[in-house]
Amino acid sequence: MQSQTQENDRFASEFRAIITYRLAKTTNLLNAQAAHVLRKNSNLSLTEWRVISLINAVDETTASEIVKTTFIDKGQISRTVRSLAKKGLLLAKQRKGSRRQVELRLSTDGKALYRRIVAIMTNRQRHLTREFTSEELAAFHSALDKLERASKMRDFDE
Amino acid sequence: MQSQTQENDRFASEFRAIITYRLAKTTNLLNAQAAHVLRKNSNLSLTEWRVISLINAVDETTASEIVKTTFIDKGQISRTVRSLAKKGLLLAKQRKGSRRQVELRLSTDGKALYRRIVAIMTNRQRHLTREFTSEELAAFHSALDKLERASKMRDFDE
DNA sequence: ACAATTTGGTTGACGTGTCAACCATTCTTT
DNA sequence: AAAGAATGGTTGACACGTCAACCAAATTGT
Repeated sequence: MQSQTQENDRFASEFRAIITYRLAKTTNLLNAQAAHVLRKNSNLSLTEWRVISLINAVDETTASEIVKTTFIDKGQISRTVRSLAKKGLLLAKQRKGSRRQVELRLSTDGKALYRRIVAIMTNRQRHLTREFTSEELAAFHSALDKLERASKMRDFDE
Repeated sequence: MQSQTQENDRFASEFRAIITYRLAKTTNLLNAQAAHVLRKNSNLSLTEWRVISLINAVDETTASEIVKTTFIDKGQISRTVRSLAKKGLLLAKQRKGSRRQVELRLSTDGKALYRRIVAIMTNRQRHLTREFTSEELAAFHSALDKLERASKMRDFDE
């Protein structure tokens, strides 16, 4: 137990420097933490939770709008929406004036669940950023912006 | 086309602030980029590539050592090692004095592939960090350190 | 008004990630 | 020396992510 916390020095120096490794690893750790918290407090997967909070934020939206903001695969969104609907957490109904777009809203249960979980997740968010000054946080976001922009390039073999 | 680059403002303000969303999204974009580059230039998956460069870095290692440094699942490492061996890119042989541990090394082909791909990946790395000053880079790494440490906590429901 | 294109969403196939069970071997304890 | 625990690695089942094909509806171009 606790072997997770100690790094292996033979590798560490080589790979700490490579930004994408570091990022991937940190993200994995954070996602695992979030998944664990969700499993313990609900029956939601991480994607389901993200979709729920996304819907909550704008009150009403569509699948394609979620796809555009999160970059989660549209197939995955489609299935997630269905599973949330089956769990009774969201309501999907035809947008009036359209026979394609489907308006997504949280149900009463969905809202209640959201409120319960968001309290926990806000604690977590606070814990995660506890050691950050606001300048550090801003710098971190700006670094992510730069990386996102740089992630659009596809060819490095010239 | 190009719809990827424009964010949806309805959501953006809400979610840019949540550090784990941002991180997950950036990581996904970067992983997709890496996978694309690898597909174009080799027949390696991202995990295979990571294992190859890990082995290259230390010359000789074992599966469990890789697990400890990367936090990739040990089952996945086991399968990745086998697939790399089948492709003739690495050599696995019993470590002498042990009937369990298996020494992993790159084969001649593996080393050649590594050299070819690492050149491309180094270009990429350079491109990704082009807009970073060395202070920004250091700050970014330190932020990831903080987040990793904070990711160990499991309970926020008190 | 029609064809061509785009958009919103679903589905199936398939690859990768994750979890837990498991076996054999090695180390620790007594 | 034996029992118990820890380690190294494999496997199977299953959840999740990703890609591409597809359909129907809506929009655009002529």
